[in-house]
Amino acid sequence: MHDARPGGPTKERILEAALETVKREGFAGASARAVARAGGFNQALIYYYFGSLNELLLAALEETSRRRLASYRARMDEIGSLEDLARVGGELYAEDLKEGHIAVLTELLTAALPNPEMGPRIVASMQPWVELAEDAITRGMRGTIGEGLLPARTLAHGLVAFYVGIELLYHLDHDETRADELFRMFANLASVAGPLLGGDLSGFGSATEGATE
Amino acid sequence: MHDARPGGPTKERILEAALETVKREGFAGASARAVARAGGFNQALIYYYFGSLNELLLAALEETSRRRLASYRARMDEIGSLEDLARVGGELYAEDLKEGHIAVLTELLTAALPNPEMGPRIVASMQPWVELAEDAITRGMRGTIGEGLLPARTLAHGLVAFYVGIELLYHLDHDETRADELFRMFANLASVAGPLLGGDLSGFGSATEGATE
Amino acid sequence: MHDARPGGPTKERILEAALETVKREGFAGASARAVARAGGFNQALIYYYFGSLNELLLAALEETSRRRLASYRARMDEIGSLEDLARVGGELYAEDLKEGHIAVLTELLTAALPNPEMGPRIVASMQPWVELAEDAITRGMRGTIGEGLLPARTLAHGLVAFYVGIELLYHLDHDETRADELFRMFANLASVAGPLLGGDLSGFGSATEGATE
Amino acid sequence: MHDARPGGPTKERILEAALETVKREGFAGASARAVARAGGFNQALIYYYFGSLNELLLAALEETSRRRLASYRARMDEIGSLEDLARVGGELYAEDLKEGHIAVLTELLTAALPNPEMGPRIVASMQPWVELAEDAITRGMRGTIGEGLLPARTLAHGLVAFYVGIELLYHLDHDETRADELFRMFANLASVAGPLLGGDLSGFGSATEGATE
DNA sequence: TATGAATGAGTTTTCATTCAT
DNA sequence: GATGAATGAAAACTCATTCAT
Repeated sequence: MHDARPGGPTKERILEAALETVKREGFAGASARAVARAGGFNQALIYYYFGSLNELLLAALEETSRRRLASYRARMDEIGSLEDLARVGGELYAEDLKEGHIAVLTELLTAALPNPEMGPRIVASMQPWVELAEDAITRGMRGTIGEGLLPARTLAHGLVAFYVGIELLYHLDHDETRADELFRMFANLASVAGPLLGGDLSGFGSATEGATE
Repeated sequence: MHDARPGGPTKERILEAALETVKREGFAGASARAVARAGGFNQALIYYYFGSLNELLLAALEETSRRRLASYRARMDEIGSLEDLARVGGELYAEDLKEGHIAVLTELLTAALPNPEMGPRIVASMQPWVELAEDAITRGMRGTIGEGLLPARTLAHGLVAFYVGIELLYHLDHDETRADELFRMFANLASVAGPLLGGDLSGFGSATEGATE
Repeated sequence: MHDARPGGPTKERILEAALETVKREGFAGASARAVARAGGFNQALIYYYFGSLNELLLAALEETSRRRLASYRARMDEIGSLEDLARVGGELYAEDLKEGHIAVLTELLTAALPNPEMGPRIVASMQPWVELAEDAITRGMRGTIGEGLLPARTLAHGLVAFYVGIELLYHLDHDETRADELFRMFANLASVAGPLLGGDLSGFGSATEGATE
Repeated sequence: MHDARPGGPTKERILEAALETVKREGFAGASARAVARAGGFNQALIYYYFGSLNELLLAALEETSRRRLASYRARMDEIGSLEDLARVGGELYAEDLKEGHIAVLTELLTAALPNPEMGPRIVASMQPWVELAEDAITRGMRGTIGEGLLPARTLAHGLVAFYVGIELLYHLDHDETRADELFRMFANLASVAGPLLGGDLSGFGSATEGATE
């Protein structure tokens, strides 16, 4: 079987199959055999192209991350207030969920816990997300009293953690209503707090002393 | 091994060994053999007492959960304001981290993702945590404008998710400073927002319409 | 299959099967699968009893070595002259050959060359052979001028090396006649030189100066 | 890789890489991939030029053998006595060792044991060595009583076997001192026995009756 | 000539689990 | 209650080899 099958050059087919398998079976189920079966190719090809299964899985994470980042960045310009932040955040979350991107992320993330060599690699691949979140938060806080007072980078870490956490928890029983509730609550909160925080609250002082040192 | 070793009856020794092993080697490393080695007993005992390895691991999760809940409950009465909530939350997180309870929780949680039968069991074992968080939030919001307006249960879900998320993320590279920063930021935020929110803000309307339906 | 099959307790059956397989297929052919097939047991038993395939193969070497040493020691008393030494040496070699002991030894020996952790272990298992050879040589030289002049330990090393070498070479084409010729030549040489060397040759001086320093 | 790299036409580069790899990694490590990596060419070239990996390895043995034979033959004229024989033998051994020729020989030799089709080929490639040894022995014994009485061909077989044996054994623990000791002992022995054996010992009779029939 | 891609069969090892005692 | 023995299935990975270009 030396001809390219539908789906493009082999390396991409392998990546695709890995993504598929992680989504469907989880990291633990993404054995070389399972990935090869999903993609209809020989196990050994994984090693030919990626050297090891871990390397393939990492590449798959980077690939899915890359794709999603594009969608996210495309919507950054919409964010001009806390309400926008909450709304766009919720919509992107819903989109991620449907397409399984967060599932892959979470799977790889959790798989990396006991694996000392994967950990740093995965953290590195999360970096763009933290930066994006920081950008989004900065935009959302622009003109509010939070601007300059709350450290956007720290909030970004918290936001990413929160995303990962809800994904992890609320997929265990396949009940998305709670994540929904959370995002709607934030939206409502933002619609209330946003205008309020726009006013002059200079008496506040910094809410971050100690957090940024 | 016919005599009871120090540490009590066998079933507890097995539980203890399982906990130890998950903490040290992670879920993936918690094979029947590894647990048996850690506890100095025969592999087959696991099946005699727990039926399967999964069942033992689940029982271990419940056990560690039970123990931690006690510590948490003991500190509920301290919470009377948002500041208290932030402070106590941070302290308990630090404690959990040190003793490895969160590690076990996260390990089991993540391991459950691909395992369709473990998922609901684990979610169920998280229920007491959500309730505790709800209690804590209710206490923390008492007397603020959030009381009655923000749904404590939904916030509790968010809080638990957030806990799990930061544990997951910031242990990957063994860098706890970011979790630290987050908790300190919240503490500062609470010390600023708390008093402010105590005032009369009845014009707000409900921030949760839509979230509770 | 929990009952003991004919052939005794399992550990010995595994050892026996390993020996058999190395003899028949060589070290490279002695895969876990092949050994298990030869013995009619499950591959995993090898790991249950020996931890690793290498460990089993090493144990097999020690076992065959142990057995042969017994036969060799039993014949040491026959050696009282160089003729005896040559004769007994040749006879034992023939016996070894027939029973495949040398084959196993050589196989393991050669397999150890590229394997840095097996090397020293195998060398250690050869030690008794060197000692035995030294004993034999000492006996054979007793009363000749070689006694005290030629270092028995060095000669023993040479003798063992020689044994291994002829085994290695003359089994490649399954032609034993040359080994035969060699042993007969030594026997004849000894029958001629033995009596001669028994006489007074004190004018010789030491043949070993430089070799023993 | 379309251009010829330094080192000549491809076939020789492959041979060189094979030699290198066997020296460094042993026969078991000399996979097609390893050889190709060592030489910086494509695996498939091995099959293009040599048909199979075995065939390449055999060719490599013949090549190294050919090169060494030249060095050996160049020193044959030095041998006029038993002392010369011992001395030159020791020197050439040391040289072989340093350049890794014996390592390759031994590796291939041992690898051939279980391989029924390689065996005879390797034995054949050893033939020139036996002949050379025979020549050396004949020269060394010239004028001694051994001449005509001891079968040079049989001794040559023994000598080659001995060479191989010491290489095999004393490289396992990377201790060359024992091989050294042996060669020095022979040198000393020859310096003593040589002159003695030069005298008239016609009363000896043949030491080889039985060995040559 | 030379290559990148591809494959099927193989490797060692570990797993959860069962069972007779 | 408890144990040592045993097993089938699966894991990750490597191999020699082939083939279209």
